[in-house]
Amino acid sequence: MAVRGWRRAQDPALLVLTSLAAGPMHGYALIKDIEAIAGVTLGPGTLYGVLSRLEEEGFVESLPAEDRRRPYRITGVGAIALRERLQVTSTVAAIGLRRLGTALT
Amino acid sequence: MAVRGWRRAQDPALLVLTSLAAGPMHGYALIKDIEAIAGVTLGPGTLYGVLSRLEEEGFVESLPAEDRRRPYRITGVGAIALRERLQVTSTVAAIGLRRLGTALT
DNA sequence: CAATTTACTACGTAATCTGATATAGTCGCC
DNA sequence: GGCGACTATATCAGATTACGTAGTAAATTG
Repeated sequence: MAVRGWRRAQDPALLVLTSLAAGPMHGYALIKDIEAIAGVTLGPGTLYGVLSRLEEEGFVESLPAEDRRRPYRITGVGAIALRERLQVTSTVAAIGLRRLGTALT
Repeated sequence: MAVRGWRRAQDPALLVLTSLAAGPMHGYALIKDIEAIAGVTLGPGTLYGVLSRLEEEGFVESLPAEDRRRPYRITGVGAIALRERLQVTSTVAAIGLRRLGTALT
């Protein structure tokens, strides 16, 4: 499922938000979930960089740390932005696959 | 259709390749096509940067310029990479929209 | 108690994105 | 015939982002 040939993984911010759409999660759980849904493994540098940027933008908020885990939750604004983005993304993917002449896969 | 709240347009390389999946196109036509399918307008800096990187990687090739237009075509390798990426992308989008509790839109 | 897994922080670098700027041809139009 | 708008490409600097590595430390497993 891994994506080869691309120098960089696709848009980690989108993956993180998509992951958080399932419910609050801490960093390590995000990494595992993203591995499962997208087949890419984000390093800690990528992940926590993305998380703090998303927090600045108000798309996610961090919850009080329980133990040594720092869970994050998607905000209302984040959910709206995510939905918009995913709809565009999904449209683009559908157009691209049609253009490539792909039967339903 | 424009995506608000995101600092950057999503993955211009993916948009360019998706666009070229419709057939050879020159830069300006790409900008217009991407506007139509994704609602984002790539500036010339973004576009030509992406094109030269994609050419380096062998995902697109430039065709002999007719008049002052320089058309680009997606290569076989590029098409394979694009399909792989779009499949992952489309899976992620489907999962995300389901998690957000979206009825078919 | 040693090794592994979990969990995060901090830092540096390389790649990428974006806007600004430049050049130039074409088209309509007043 | 000069003007602005649109077509079309190109390049550069600056800021942002992605990603790896190294480090720390607690919990779990054997």
